[in-house]
Amino acid sequence: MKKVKKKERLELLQKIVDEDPFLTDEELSERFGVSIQTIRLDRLKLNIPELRERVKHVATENYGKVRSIGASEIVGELIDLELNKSGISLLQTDKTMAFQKTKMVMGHYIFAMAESLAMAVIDANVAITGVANIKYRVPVMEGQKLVAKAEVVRIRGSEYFVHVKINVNNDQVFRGKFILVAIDLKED
Amino acid sequence: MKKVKKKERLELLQKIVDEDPFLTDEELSERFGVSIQTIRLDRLKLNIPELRERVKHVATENYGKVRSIGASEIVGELIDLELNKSGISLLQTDKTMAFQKTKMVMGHYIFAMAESLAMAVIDANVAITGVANIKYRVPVMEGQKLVAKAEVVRIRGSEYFVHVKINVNNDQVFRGKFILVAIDLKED
DNA sequence: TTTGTATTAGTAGCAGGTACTAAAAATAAG
DNA sequence: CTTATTTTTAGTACCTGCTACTAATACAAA
Repeated sequence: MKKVKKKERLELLQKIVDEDPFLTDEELSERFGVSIQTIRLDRLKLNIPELRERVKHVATENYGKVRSIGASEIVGELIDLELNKSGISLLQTDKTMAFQKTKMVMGHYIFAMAESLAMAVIDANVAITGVANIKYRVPVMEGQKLVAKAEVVRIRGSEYFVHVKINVNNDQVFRGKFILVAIDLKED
Repeated sequence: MKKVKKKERLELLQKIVDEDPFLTDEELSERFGVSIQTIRLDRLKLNIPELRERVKHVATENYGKVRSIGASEIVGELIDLELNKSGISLLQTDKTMAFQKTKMVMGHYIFAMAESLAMAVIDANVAITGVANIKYRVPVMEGQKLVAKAEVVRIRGSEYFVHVKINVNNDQVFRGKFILVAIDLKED
């Protein structure tokens, strides 16, 4: 509908497709008031793949991403583990984990990292029943690399007490004590 | 390749497609050692849409989902809010939030719900600096609906103390006290 | 007017299907 | 063993959203 010259159109096209990857060439051509062929040429020039490829890309990408704070059982990369004793994990933060305005990493990512490491060091099916003394000492900014260290400080029957500390460049940004309880899974 | 009867094949097909939505009918037919037509009939019977629809579904679903525990600023649905006083949010849990083995909802979802509600009730740019007295009293099972209630109990300068309780059917499953600090954003 | 770029039109072919018809094969029932 | 019924294959026409290619047309500056 709008009459814009090629250059503007190319920029706009890139932006529109980035924002909404679910548009067909036909819909795009209507949006720009040009022919389908022109849109195809534009995509070619901009190296924008066809709709189906774009959709597939979004699907596969998020398929992995949801698992990374969703279905995955450990947030971060486990780099050292001594069962029932200690463990270390790494997490590279990025903009998807941060508030857009403040660029600060959302607390629940840090918490998830700590919690999942605490559960990983215990050699059993466990449930978290209590957490104490959590302190976020410095806000974590997007892009910073987190190092979490967990230590099992006490085991009392089926109860485990785990301390987790998270650092950025040797500065502690988080600490917390987790109480975990081993559970049976007989009814399965 | 395997010779299984129809009924088994239907169950297996459902499971395989659920696990990996990116398989064409042709690939599926090879996997089962039957013709493409048979796979089509099976999909019809099971109401499984075609590959492209499945991929699109994954793409659009996760397009939203990543925002819901990723970029979104509130986990759950905010249903009531009195700024600097109180707030209520709802979260319908599902299998993607739970451990596969135990069907228990992962703690960081519960924590994320509480934390984001705590931040939402404060009318400022805030950072969490401390959390205390967290108790998970009963494990939450997938499918249960969580109701979070937050209450601002004290404001001291730029510090806010917020209590959050989460219930399932009037049974408390979580409680925690959050300490938040308002921050300036001059350098933006 | 010529030259060049931008745009549009049109065709063949592809992947991964739907929707339909029909035949062949396997299984169950009499 | 022979029907009857179910299950599986085969085959065709058509669909969407393209790619890849050729050719014609519009617009603009030299």
